Amino acid sequence: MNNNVVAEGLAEPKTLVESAYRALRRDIIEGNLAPGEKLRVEHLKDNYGVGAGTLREALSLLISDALVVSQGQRGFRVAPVSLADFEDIAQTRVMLECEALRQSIAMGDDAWEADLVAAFHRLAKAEEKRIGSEAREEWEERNRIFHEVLIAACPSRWLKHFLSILYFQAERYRRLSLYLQPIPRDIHVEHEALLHAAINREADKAAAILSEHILLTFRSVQAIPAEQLNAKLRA
Amino acid sequence: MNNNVVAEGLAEPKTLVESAYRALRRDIIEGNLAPGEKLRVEHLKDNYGVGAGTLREALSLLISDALVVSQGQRGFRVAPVSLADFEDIAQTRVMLECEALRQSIAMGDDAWEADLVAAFHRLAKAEEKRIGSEAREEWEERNRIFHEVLIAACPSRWLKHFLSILYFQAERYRRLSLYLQPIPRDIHVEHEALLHAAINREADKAAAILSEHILLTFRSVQAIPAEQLNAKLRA
DNA sequence: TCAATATGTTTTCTCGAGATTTTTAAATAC
DNA sequence: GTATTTAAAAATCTCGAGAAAACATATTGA
Repeated sequence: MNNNVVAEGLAEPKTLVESAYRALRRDIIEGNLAPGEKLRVEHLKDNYGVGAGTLREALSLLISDALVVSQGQRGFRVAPVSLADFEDIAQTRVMLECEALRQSIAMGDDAWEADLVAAFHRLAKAEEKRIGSEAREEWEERNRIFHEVLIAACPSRWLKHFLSILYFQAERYRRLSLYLQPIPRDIHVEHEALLHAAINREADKAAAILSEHILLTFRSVQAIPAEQLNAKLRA
Repeated sequence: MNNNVVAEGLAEPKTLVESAYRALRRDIIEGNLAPGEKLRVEHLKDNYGVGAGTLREALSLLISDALVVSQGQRGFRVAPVSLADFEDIAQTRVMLECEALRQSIAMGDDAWEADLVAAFHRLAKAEEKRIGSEAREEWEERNRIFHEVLIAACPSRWLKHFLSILYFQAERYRRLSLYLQPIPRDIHVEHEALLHAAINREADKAAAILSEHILLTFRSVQAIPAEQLNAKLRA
């Protein structure tokens, strides 16, 4: 159970393995390395500026996150994607994240509320200037942290661990289909409603909003015509 | 999302990395490598008969299962244990495994029922001759498979993936406290009740039994006097 | 034309040695 | 006697080359 992801964002990587791990993870989530693509060690080690053994180790770590799959004696591949898989991710996330949110609302203290308001504010600021890839990265980061702080007061380390895996998985799908969203939605309003329900300790309401919030993301991808989606997935 | 564990039991490892991975996992779960113990690559590579890089890779894979933790530039350690952690594992497992069981009961077909009866029968056979470490290993294997088959008809791959991680974690705690069980229980009866409730499609009843089944294991460990437990954990 | 075999190429897997960093221990200063 | 500094020792991290396996291509036979 490795990463407090909030902290990870700040701490610099101390080994080449970790640098390569992060760079690879970023490239997979952003889609620069396409789903199902073969990851040839001899080729990649030059791109990432590390030795073969180091790169293999980074790839092994990515198996934890289910972003890379390996098959004995046949090397590594980027984890494949499918609509069925994304549906599974969304449903499992709804189940775990709603439960974690309920616990967090039940246990959260004043400091938690303050963190939550702060995280929401930073997210809202990033939402204003949503143009350019740099601003986009900033929004992604702050969105992740907002969701993380929401459940931060949940005492179960395992729930939070599994949720951090699922979050990155979902982010990958979301990015793959980003500029194709056919379902109009105001994410800012959704986040705001979530914030207020949480602060007011309305657990049922908060869970319902969060559930819809997650499922809407899946339906957005589901609504994309198959051909368009496949083209994007292969790019 | 790597392992169909049922299949893994049969398939031979095709690489040295995988051999070392399995040997290490076994030694950690069985307690031959104590919780918190430092895992020195230079020392272990001889024990497991592989090179340093190969062993590092195997250790990286074990991070997926949260059986090993690493800290940049400070090497690998066996994941530490605590009563609080085991409680978290048990509670999270109850939540996920009951849901998976409900789905499995709702979706399971005749073939699933047949697999379940067969798995129970093999487990019962192993329960009879429960003396000797070899028979014990057999029972452990068949117990794991019984639990796996119970939820096999659940369609969520992610739920099953997380549960397989939690199962190994729980097994480790269970073994650490094996010969100290102060709470008397008839595990055979518990399994039998679980089997019948599942076959009869009584989801609520099955979930209740499973929940008790898992929590009893935690309470067994919890009831062990602290000094005795600590001595065992350090061994 | 198709299947099966044989050959050559690519890629993965594996190892041991060298460069950094951490840890341990001793020595010095206060 | 305690704390800081210095030096030696140990361990981690990293790399590139060699062995084994998988893959692609060409050849042979029906």
